[in-house]
Amino acid sequence: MTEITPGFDFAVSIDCVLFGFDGSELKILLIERNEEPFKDWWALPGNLVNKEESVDQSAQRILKELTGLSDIYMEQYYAFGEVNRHPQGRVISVAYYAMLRLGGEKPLKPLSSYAKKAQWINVADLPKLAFDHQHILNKGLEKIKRRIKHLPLAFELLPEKFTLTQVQSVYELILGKKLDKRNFRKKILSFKVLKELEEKQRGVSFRAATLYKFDKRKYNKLFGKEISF
Amino acid sequence: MTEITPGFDFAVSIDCVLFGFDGSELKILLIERNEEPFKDWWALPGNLVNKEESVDQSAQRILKELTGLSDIYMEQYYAFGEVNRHPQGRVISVAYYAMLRLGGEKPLKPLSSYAKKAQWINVADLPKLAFDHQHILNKGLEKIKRRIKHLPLAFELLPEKFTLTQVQSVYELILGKKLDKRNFRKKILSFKVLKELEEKQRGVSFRAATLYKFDKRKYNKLFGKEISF
DNA sequence: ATTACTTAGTGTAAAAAATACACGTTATAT
DNA sequence: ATATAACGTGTATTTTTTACACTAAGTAAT
Repeated sequence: MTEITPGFDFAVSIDCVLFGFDGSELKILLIERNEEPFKDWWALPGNLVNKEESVDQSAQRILKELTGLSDIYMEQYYAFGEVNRHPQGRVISVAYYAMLRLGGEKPLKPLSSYAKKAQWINVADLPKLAFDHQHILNKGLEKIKRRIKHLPLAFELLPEKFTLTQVQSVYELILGKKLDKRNFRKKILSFKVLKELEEKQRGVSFRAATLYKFDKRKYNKLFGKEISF
Repeated sequence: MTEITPGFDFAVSIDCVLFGFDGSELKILLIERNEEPFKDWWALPGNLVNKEESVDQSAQRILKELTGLSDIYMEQYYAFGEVNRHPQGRVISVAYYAMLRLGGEKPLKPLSSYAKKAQWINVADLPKLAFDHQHILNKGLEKIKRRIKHLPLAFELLPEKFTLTQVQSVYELILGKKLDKRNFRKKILSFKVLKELEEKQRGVSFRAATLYKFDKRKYNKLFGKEISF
């Protein structure tokens, strides 16, 4: 057994997989890199962890610097540690995901010159990505496919007030299959975590649907009980 | 925005949470440390990743060095990255778990002087652990509680041939609750991934139970279908 | 105002799965 | 022979899942 004494010569990076929903398409937040390596390539928002911050804190900072977004709760899902995943040295990347409602309000403005721009890009229509980011993204998609069956991720993608058809669209997009409308409604209402509002949808051609809100209070009370799609 | 250029000054470590089942108790594999910091403390088998190995490879190597165990498939489940989790510098730890059948065959012999010894210790009766290892272990337990509902982890804990009562014990131990015998059997047999053998249990006082094998072939065919406890 | 269009919203019957529940059987040990 | 302790089994009830199609309501165009 050869004993190589390992030193403190690794870098640790964060990569953020942000899913967004604009009412019809599932999107991912990408940046266009302004630095080598992979200058001018599209990439997940990501950068190196600083020594005086935890990886969770780092994820928040990096997301903000590269996209301008702050206070986004992200969940860690995997650490990528292949030897040659970064051309400039040994970098372990810790990946996070989050779900985000889109709708213009949140500005996308990189604060760091590290990114030329940040942009929501349709998952179904992705460019070639830097590093192993396609792989990181694929693994993120797998994770949320599993987790959306048990966790209320869908409501993080939706605006505060939403219609049941919108909820169904999110599930269909993420799971990649069509669901029966009546059965879907029966099931999602059976969890009793949606509050029906007096209000109706506005600004649509054709019949307006009833709006609902996600009731976090009631959801938290469910804890322990499994919900399942 | 202060730009600190981060250097390659992190270390990355692996910690292994190995669950073992001896027929009645759920155990964890711990080592007694022979090095500072936390010399003489109990700890999860863990050490630093070398620069020329992936984190997955590293997990295999480290497990072998500290416990003598090789060819154990481990699954990564979380990266721990608090700033002060290691007293001697900035160390990010990537945690892995595995499930293991116990039964004396596998020798526990640290090959490295880093560990004085390795030992299976009852989960219900743990000593104080080094670093944040208690936290890492707790998170590992949570993970397997969730995953055993959908993945055939139980059979990794059991000998090749096992009785249905043993399978039930494993589920009860990990889930932390009693299950109904007839319903459990009905359900687990309904997945059709257990092969009933001609053979019966031997060396027990009282009536011997029929032995079963896990049929990996059939299990792999199930893929896509969710199995669920 | 009529019409055409599009999405909203609803119920039921059948099948499948989950649950609750108790006793005769069988191998061993004395 | 008997006592022991775990083995192995079935049914009725409830709950959940699935499959399936039409009317209602609002908008837009003529």
